[in-house]
Amino acid sequence: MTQTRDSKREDLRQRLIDAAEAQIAQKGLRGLKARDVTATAGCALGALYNSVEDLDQLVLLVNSRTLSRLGEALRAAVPEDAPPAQKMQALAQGYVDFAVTNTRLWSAIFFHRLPDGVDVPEWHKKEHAVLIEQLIEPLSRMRPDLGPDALRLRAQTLFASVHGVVQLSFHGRFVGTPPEFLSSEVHGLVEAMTRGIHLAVPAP
Amino acid sequence: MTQTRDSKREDLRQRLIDAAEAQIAQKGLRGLKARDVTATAGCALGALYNSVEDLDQLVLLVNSRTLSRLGEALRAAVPEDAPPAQKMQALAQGYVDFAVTNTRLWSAIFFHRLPDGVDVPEWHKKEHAVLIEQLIEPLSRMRPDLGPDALRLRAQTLFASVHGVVQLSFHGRFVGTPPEFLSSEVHGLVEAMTRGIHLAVPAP
DNA sequence: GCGTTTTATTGAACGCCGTTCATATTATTT
DNA sequence: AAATAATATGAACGGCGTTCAATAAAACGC
Repeated sequence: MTQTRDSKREDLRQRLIDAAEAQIAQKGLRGLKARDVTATAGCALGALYNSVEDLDQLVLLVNSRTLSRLGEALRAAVPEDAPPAQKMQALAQGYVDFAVTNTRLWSAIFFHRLPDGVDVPEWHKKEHAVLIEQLIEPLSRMRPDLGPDALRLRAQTLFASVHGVVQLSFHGRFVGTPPEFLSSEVHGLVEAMTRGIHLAVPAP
Repeated sequence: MTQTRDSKREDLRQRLIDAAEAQIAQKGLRGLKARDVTATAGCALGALYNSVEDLDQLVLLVNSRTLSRLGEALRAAVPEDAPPAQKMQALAQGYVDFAVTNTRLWSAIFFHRLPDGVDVPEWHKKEHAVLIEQLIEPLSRMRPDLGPDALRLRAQTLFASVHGVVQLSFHGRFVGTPPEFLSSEVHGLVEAMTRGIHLAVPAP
């Protein structure tokens, strides 16, 4: 039975990710401790390092899962057969909603930093594509003139601007949209961006 | 001579901030260590806690200084007697430039988190006003209809969107404007926002 | 099945870190 | 100059991430 070992290993790995996720959701990134995680996962302290390279990688795995859930949420948020501008608004609103209801896990995606010099593995970088994937289609309908690269660039900028507003609303200090205005400000931003996007010409 | 003691105290405090600033600028927030800081500041480990509450407050003091420098940079960036749209672009570009040339210190402002539950002291929150101060005047000329509150809200959103693009360009993973497009994308964003800003109506 | 080898688990131990504290040193006041 | 107040010191503490020698379990060859 060569199944037992592999499945047990995967089992523990999942329990560790579960535990880390719960810890982050409850106490934030700074509250993630190896001893707490292994305790709630039901294994010895050292076992963590058999399943996972280190705590940083465990955070990456949690973020991976969060991104996947965020991807689902965004796919669910965009209405089929709607005009592109409406899809854009729905996506932005979906993003806001996800951030509001999963604040700490959402924060972990953007606040976690690896030690200086170490960089994010490619497999995890790619997972961030969900942030703009749904944006491409409506954007391409608004800007049929743009090639795939330019399209991606615009989608990134559009996302980043919305993200910035949400981020500073949650974590800004003094400068940040008050929560009660977040939705409407993001709406206005997307409106301006999708209106402007027909006209804006990048400077050289 | 009641001067000696007070001035020495302030001296050490400054040396500690200097050392912490250098450390952050060189190795990032994660590389800030009490022992390194006190060593390069030329004092004993424990002395840090006579001058400063803890390492977190030291980071706040460094960020305070960085914000002050950023404020200067932004004030210097905006041309007098220029049309508001041009001032906006100059401010955005000034922000990009500051972030490019002071990446780690700039990051520290936005990436540092206090332990869960502790919140940022009011004196430091207020210092973040420099981020939008220069925005108010040109914006008010573009939107003379807006009251001070609405004006501030728009300025915040405008800043936040630009900030988001810069932030993800530096620290985004896969989703983020490539550095060579950062300036032009920010330009386009501000163009769209200042154009749209004449028209955008917040949703209820 | 049984001995052998490979793999996983364990928790004590290591080294680093932020922070504290008794002690020694220096400055100020009387 | 003595007394007092403030500061500086670095050893020590507790907590942390990570490692490792020892132990247990599983997989494999027979």
